[in-house]
Amino acid sequence: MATIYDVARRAEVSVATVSRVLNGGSVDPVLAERVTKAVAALRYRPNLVARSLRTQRTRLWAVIISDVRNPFFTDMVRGIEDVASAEGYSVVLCNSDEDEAKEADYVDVALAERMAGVILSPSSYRAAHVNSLASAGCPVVLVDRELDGVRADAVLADNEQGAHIATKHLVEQGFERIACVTGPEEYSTAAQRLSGYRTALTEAGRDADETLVRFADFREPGGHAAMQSLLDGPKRPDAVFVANNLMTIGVLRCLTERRLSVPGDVGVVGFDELPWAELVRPTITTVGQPTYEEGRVAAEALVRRIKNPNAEPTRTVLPTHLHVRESSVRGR
Amino acid sequence: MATIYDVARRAEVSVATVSRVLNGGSVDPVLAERVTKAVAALRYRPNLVARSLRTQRTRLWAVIISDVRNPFFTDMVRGIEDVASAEGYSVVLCNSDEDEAKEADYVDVALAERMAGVILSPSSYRAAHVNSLASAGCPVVLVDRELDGVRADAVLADNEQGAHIATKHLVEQGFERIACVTGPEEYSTAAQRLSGYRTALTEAGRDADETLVRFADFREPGGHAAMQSLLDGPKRPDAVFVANNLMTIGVLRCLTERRLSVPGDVGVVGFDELPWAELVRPTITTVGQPTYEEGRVAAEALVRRIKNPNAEPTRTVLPTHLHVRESSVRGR
DNA sequence: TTGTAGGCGTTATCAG
DNA sequence: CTGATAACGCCTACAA
Repeated sequence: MATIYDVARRAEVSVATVSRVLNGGSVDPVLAERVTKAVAALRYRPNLVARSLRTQRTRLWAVIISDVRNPFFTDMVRGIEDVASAEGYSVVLCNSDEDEAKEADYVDVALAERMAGVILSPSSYRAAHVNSLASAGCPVVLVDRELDGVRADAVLADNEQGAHIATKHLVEQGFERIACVTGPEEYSTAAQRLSGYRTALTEAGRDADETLVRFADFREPGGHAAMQSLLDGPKRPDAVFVANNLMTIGVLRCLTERRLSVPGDVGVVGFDELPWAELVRPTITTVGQPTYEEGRVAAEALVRRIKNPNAEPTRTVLPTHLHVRESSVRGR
Repeated sequence: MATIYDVARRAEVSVATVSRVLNGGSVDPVLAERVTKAVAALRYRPNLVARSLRTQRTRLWAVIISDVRNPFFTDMVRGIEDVASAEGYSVVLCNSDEDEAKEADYVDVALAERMAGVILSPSSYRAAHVNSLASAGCPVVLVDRELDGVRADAVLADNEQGAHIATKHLVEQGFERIACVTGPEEYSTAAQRLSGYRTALTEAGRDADETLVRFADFREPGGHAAMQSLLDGPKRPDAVFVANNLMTIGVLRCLTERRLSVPGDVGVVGFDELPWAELVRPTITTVGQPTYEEGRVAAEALVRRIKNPNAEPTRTVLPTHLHVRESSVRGR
């Protein structure tokens, strides 16, 4: 592969001049022309590795998400990519697969490769990885989930409000025993969504009944198991609020297996949109969050953080919306 | 951030010794111990940028896929990641979004960052990008789609056979006017699947009727439009073979809108599994390909290619399987 | 086994 | 405006 020296030789100028035409310094048009020709002729591409070493910075962002197969995250990535490319960064997508060890590996790579910044949806409720990024001076933005005791920018959906409107809607539809399947207690999203559910029940003058709450893992099999446990429990629910999309799928699969009708036997409201929702029968009522927007806002926060490492961390909360569909509407 | 010199100073050894304990040269246990301690104390991480510049190679693979939101590709990525991490590589996932320009950008980044290799599912039927990788000496493996006139390793599903069994199945179910919605004519997958469809019809003693064939774009809206066009065409199909998962969704949406029943009015077989297939009613008959396996095999091919750049290119074809479900079965 | 020093390809400083 | 040259952090002959 051609180096800057090859170009310089061919254009009969110094490497400094080549570098200037490449990076926009002021140079005589005649020489510039010669350089441009030589670059084309040699198919020269600046070695970004060398450039990064010299300039002590890269144009790469690591986006570490907890599940590439969850459309929620991939939609978000689109928002990130659009901002990144507008700002001249390339996005490196890393899939931690809800696995703390994989997340740690990717954080290490981001640090070792001296990436310009990291957008992280934590697969761990512990602050260790974020702290190692922060202490190395690597700009980080948290997205989707926030972590206790971490001073970092965060972009989140209004989980509490979303869960609140979802549960209130089920109350208004006349459901009596409304259950909740949420995620691991330690995750902010799980806790906030549970909290919104409880508040809505309290406001409706009902006692929150802990036998109707299950903590699962935000994944499909977990949702399935939680629903089974609810159906086999002491108090059989007639409706359920499920705190994310994948678990909603598991819940629906369980109900199908048991030949329970939705919403006749059990009403369902899920958090997050379902992919290809229009093909699922019955259609599912969901709390939608602005996923693309979350990605965009997170990326913009990262841009600001890179420009100004010492600014006060920001916390952006985006609104959610209830999409009422068939799965939660009685008597039609 | 600490450098190797800081570690050397603290451990009271030379940088060469530090480098040796880091990379496994032979060094006195006492010194090694001191180095290890210093590394920990300083939270030293080797600068991969510097290392790459010096060694002229990186431990990064670029995986450029044409659609992050298509579960087919994300499943494949899992297979790639597993092999990569076992071999000590990190995977950089790049989403070209079926956009030739984005693909070109990512190819440029991979080249400029001097990545160790690229796995590419082309978003272009032209060989330009693969050729620029090849001529720069960057190992490439094609996956899912192959390109005319390109000498590179390729890992593919047996598209022709898959389309053949799908169409034969529809014939056997007694469908009379079997249509085909395939992808852009220039893509090998689209052409091969169309070919399998035609062969099956010929074998059944039927004339291939070109008014029953549509070339769409492998995306959902394209499938929807193609189905509309078929329904409004001169010869209304009573069954359709759809050449990928996203277009199948579009086809189903169209049929739902027109209030046509599946399989009563129109039988459907799709290529690729549908995500969360069990929630879709009716359940959809599909030709499944071993997606995880495809990723694994492609990654192994890349490993071999890196070790032996001059070997003869390989072409691996993996079998497909027909999963018969409700959408194609008449009279039950 | 250990240390010294050169160079990977760039950019940036400093004279000219 | 241009060119020579010194870093950036690391690895690896080569010499000790």
